Amino acid sequence: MNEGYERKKQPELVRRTLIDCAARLATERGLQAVTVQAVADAAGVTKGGLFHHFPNKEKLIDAVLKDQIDKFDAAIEATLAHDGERYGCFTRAYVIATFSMAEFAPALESTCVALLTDPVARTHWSDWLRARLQRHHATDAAPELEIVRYAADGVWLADLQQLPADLRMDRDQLRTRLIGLATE
Amino acid sequence: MNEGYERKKQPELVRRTLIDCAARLATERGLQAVTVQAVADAAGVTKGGLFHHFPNKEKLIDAVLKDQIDKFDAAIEATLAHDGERYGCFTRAYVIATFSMAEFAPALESTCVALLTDPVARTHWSDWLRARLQRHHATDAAPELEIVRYAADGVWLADLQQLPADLRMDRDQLRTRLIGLATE
DNA sequence: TTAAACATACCGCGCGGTCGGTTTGTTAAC
DNA sequence: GTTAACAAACCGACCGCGCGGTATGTTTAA
Repeated sequence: MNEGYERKKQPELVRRTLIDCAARLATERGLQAVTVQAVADAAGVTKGGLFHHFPNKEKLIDAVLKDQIDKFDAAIEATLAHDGERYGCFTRAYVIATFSMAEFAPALESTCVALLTDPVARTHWSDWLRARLQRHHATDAAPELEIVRYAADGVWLADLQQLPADLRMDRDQLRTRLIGLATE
Repeated sequence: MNEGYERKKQPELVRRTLIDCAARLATERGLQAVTVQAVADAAGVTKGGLFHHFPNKEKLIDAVLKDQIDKFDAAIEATLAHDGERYGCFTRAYVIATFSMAEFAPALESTCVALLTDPVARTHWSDWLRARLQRHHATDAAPELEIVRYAADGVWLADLQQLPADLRMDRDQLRTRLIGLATE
């Protein structure tokens, strides 16, 4: 009847659950713990069920990585939309996105790095990185801004080490300083 | 005759070769390519021979990681020894070590991150990171210096992505700027 | 009735690891 | 100097397990 066919049950929801569970596993127990069986178990599905949604494991990993990238991109765009100033707007958005990702999705944060060891995933990752750098160059070309972006990446890297807070700079102060370095 | 017994052949050399080959494999083909068989083949030894030097794979990975950490520490100490100024000396050494590692051992550089996904290796890594941070706090406590260190980490992360140079800042200029930020 | 959305059972392969044997080098008795 | 004795260094064949993936059966919604 309807041209756009309606799905029965909720396959999209199961798909989402599988992606989230895979990301969670990669973060909490390392990439080696991300087996098809483990992901299926965590999602409350059998292995056969998982392979109904993803043709193979590689496609699942791809989906996880794409999901992470999309979230980060969305965070950047959301900030960019509310930034009136031109100079350093992308860098500021990048810094803010990095910090907000750490706050609102700490468990998912390190998934990307965990996936970096996978050659296939690494290709996709590089493609996205390249696109991001090109965009960064188009708007924020100043060397000072590039350094700020490097610092944000460093913070991101430090976050997923889960180091004790007393050994690190105050978080709000750190963010404020970085944003300040990307302003004016 | 001699109290300290002399070794026959050169087992230490084989051990070194195994570690280097494992690091090379992890860098060039990802951690998943670091199988006992592959490492043994690359080192010109059989699998049985490898297990004569390392009780299990975990100990081999541990040795690789320790080797990388030692190299980086040595680079830091070497620079520290020739730095007369007090303020920011550790940060400057950290920056220089990061850049020199990328230049002189580019193939080995990303090994550590590849190993970060391994839970066991990650523990050792965290221990070293903690010690490094404590030392950093003891000498270079200023927030400006901590940000420079974050930036160096970001550069390190960007290096192992092997992004095209035209999308990145000039390397010498970048290093000079970072060192400048850690001076005075 | 039909097809999507699963479950169940199974397979082949490659991995880490083991074990018995062989070579190589050192020591010491004679 | 010769040689027996011993241990380190290493090889090669093998094993069990867990993985990704498949083939087929079963349920559920339209």
